[in-house]
Amino acid sequence: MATRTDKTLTEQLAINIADAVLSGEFVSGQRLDEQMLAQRFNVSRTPVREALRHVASSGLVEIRPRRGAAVASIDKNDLEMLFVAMGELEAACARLAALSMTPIERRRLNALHEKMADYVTGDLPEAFAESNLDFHAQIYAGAHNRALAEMTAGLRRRLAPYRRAQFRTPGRLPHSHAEHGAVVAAILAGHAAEAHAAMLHHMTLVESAFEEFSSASAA
Amino acid sequence: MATRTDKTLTEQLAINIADAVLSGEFVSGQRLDEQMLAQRFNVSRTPVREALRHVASSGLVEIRPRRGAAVASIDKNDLEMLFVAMGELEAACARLAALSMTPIERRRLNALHEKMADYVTGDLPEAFAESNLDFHAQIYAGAHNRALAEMTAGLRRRLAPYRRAQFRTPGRLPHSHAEHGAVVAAILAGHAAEAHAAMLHHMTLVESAFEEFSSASAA
DNA sequence: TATAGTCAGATTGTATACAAAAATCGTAGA
DNA sequence: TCTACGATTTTTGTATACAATCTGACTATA
Repeated sequence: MATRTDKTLTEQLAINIADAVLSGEFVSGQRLDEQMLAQRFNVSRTPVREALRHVASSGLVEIRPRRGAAVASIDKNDLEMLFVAMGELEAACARLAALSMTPIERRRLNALHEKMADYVTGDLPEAFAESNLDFHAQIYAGAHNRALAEMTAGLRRRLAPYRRAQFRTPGRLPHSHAEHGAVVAAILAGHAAEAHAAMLHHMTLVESAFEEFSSASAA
Repeated sequence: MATRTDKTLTEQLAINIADAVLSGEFVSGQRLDEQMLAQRFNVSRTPVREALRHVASSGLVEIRPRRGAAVASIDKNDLEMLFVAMGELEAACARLAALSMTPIERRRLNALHEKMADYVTGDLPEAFAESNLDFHAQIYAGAHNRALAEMTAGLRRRLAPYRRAQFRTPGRLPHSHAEHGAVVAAILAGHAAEAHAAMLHHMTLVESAFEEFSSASAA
């Protein structure tokens, strides 16, 4: 979804609504009244409706005909399903990246990976988390497949709220970095199957790390 | 996309427009004037706009702000990209199917595969093509991951027009069936990595079969 | 008391009207 | 003849009005 400079209210609204959902301001299951949203953003119902449908296409909200929109209520099964799907997509990106990355892209990925080693030794989870986004984004881009990259990035954005505390788990930082190392090594060597397996392994561990954590937050 | 019985004009329109694009009635690059569509379907512009945005979310049409909608023009690079992405998604589904299919699902898949053998010996490409849809659909379902299954099925639908003549290529039928056999064997045995590799192999061959064919149809 | 039916209020779906931007066409000038 | 500018026309974006459906409460009846 090439988010260019759209000045249209619909696009702005879609972003605002998605943000409100992702930030937790609109909680899971909450009904999204069109009039309420229109009033809140000082626009008419028309762009609100279009924005809601746009956000719905990413799965963040659900629209039932003649019954209105609501923030998609994700139960534990759905969440696990999405994590699994994301693991597969990330692994596919890593596989393609191993096949398609240019030498420059490979070098940049390796450089980022080495920089992140410092964040591990310095125990800087925030910096690591930020660079982690870059790390995965570089792999999406390196797959040289816009369709796949967009799907993967979209899923990651959608799951972001459930991963906030990911690197807070004690000892997770060095583990993550080691798993990244395996992915990087396979990609640099151009070993597609290994890159796939390594990324899948990494994402599976991320998922289980989440699950240990998720007894706190209900859906 | 749970297509329930929506009587809303928007939903009907979205289906009609998508069909018109997929059937080739609306050709690649053609502008889709809102008024024109509204007149054609005897509705107002409002449901047309919503339907267009819905169809756009599947990639069939492109909407540029303040410049209207047009049938997505897919060049050769885009098409190859989509085929690659679909291969990866199919492979992911096969991988998960190997891990998650129930005994009943495995038996049904095997039964279908054996039935398709008859279509090969009988040289019935139409019957094979029809069952081929089932074959892949069963694998999507067997992955037990709705998110992934929907993405894959969506991509397949979108690429369907470019695969029409797939099984017309002489000698393609037995090849396809043999590749299917490798996939089925891996899934039945629960060998995830093999299922992944076999499906990837299959889809890559499908893609190249298409490429041999595609010198005729321009984008 | 529980249940079914009906009616009022609220909310979504669709149509139309108006505003703003873009595309088109013609004309003037070099 | 070609280019550049400007007005007209067309098309999209947004607001509002109206129609259809759903929700929920109240009442009547078993």
